[in-house]
Amino acid sequence: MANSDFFEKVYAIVARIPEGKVTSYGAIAKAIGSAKSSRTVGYAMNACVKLDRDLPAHRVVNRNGVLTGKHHFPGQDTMRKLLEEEGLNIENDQIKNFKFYFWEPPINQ
DNA sequence: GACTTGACAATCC
DNA sequence: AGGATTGCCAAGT
Repeated sequence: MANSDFFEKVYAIVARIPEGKVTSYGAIAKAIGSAKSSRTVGYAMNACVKLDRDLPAHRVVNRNGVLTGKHHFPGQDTMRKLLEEEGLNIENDQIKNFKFYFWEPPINQ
């Protein structure tokens, strides 16, 4: 408990997101065990940037597949660019075929 | 130390 | 169908 277990779990899952795949805050929260703490997941992402973590936060979007947090990246189009580089198609800040690219985090960890 | 905010999501009118 | 409310957890004010 040096750091909140919540954050650690979030980071552990985000770090395991395969390249070219995406997941949602809610899915991560659910995998952790607190499906309703999706807000905190987002907060963890914001914190992860400040902590200089090497997490693919750009692979985490809201449940609609919308790049809600793109504004938090260094450059408003950084998130979209990163995702496109991984083979995803973004339209109007929303991931196309989101369902197809969706990656379900490991529930038991 | 209490209140507000925040990269969300599910539920209730 | 869509706006409003609640839940959850951490950090900032």
